[in-house]
Amino acid sequence: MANERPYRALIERLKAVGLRPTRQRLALARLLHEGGNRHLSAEQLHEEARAAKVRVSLATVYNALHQFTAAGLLREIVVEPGCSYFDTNVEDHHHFYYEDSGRLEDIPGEEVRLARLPKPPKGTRLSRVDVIIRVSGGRG
Amino acid sequence: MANERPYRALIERLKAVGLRPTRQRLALARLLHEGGNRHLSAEQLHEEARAAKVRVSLATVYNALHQFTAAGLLREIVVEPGCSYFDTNVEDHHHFYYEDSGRLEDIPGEEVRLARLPKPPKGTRLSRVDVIIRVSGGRG
DNA sequence: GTGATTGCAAATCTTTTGCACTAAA
DNA sequence: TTTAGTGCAAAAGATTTGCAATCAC
Repeated sequence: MANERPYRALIERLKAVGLRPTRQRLALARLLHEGGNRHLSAEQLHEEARAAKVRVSLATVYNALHQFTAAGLLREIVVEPGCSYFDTNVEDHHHFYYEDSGRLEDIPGEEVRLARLPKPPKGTRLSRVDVIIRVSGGRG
Repeated sequence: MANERPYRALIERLKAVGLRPTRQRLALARLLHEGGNRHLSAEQLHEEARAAKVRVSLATVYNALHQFTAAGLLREIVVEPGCSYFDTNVEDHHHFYYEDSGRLEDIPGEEVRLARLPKPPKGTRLSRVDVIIRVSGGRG
C-alpha cells in the first residue's frame, strides 16, 4: 500500500458496478486483493487499513464490504455466530474450517465433487452451494 | 405440551449426558422434539416456551441449547450473521437455505452425494461436512 | 453545485456473564 | 445439605443507523 497512485483497473472495476471510486473504497479494495485469496472480517480489514495508514472508519468498512459483496466482488461466509468473513475468491470453490482457530481455507472447486444434488424446490432457483469441511485438532 | 407428566425417556436422556433433568430443560427438550425436525433460534424457542406457558428465561434457553448441542442432542447451524439455528435432526443430512425468508430445510443424507472430498489437512481430523444449498426467488 | 459517501456516535441485536436465589440429588 | 441450575439485569460484541460534514463528478 505504499503506492498511492490510483489503479486504473480498480477504478474501472468499481465504476463498472456503480460504485464511486472513493479514496476509502479504493484503498480497501487494494488491501483485500493483496496477497492472494483471503478471508477477512470487517474488524480485521479495518485493522489492516490502520496498519497501512489508510484512514477509514469501521462503518465505512462495513459499507464497502457489503457493497462489494452485492456487486459480486466478494463473497460473504458465516461459519460461527457473531462473525462474518469476506472471501476475496469469488470463483467456484469450497472451504475447510478449522474449528479450533476459527480460520477458513479455500478448497479448489475440483477437489470437491458433488455427485448428486437435489434440485431446488419448486419456485426457487439455485443461488449457490456451500460445502464447509469442518476439521479440528490440528494447529489450525 | 399440555401433559405435565415428566417423560421418563427424556429424563433418562438428559441424565445420560450429565444434565440434571430440570423443569426448564425438560420443557425445552419437549418443545424442541415436538413435530419432527425443526430449526429454531434461541429467540424462537423462548417464544414457543412462552406460548406453551413454560416460564423460562432467555439466558436459560441459550444455556440449554448449548448444553444440548455439546451433548449431541442438537446441531447448531449458522447461515447468516447474527442468528444461530439449532437443528433437532442430528443424523447425517444437509440443508436448503431459502435466502429470501431465512428458512432452513433438511435434505435427507442420501440426496446429496459427495463423490470426492479432500482429506483433512495433516494433524487435523474431520469433524463434519456441511452442505448448504442456497436458493432464492421462491416463497421460501 | 449536487448528490453520493464518509465519519462519528448512538442505537440495535444477539449472545454472554455475574451473582444472588432456587431446586435437584 | 451440597452443588448444579436459573433468572435477572448488566455487559459484551458485531453490525447498523442517523445525520452533518466532505468528496467525486
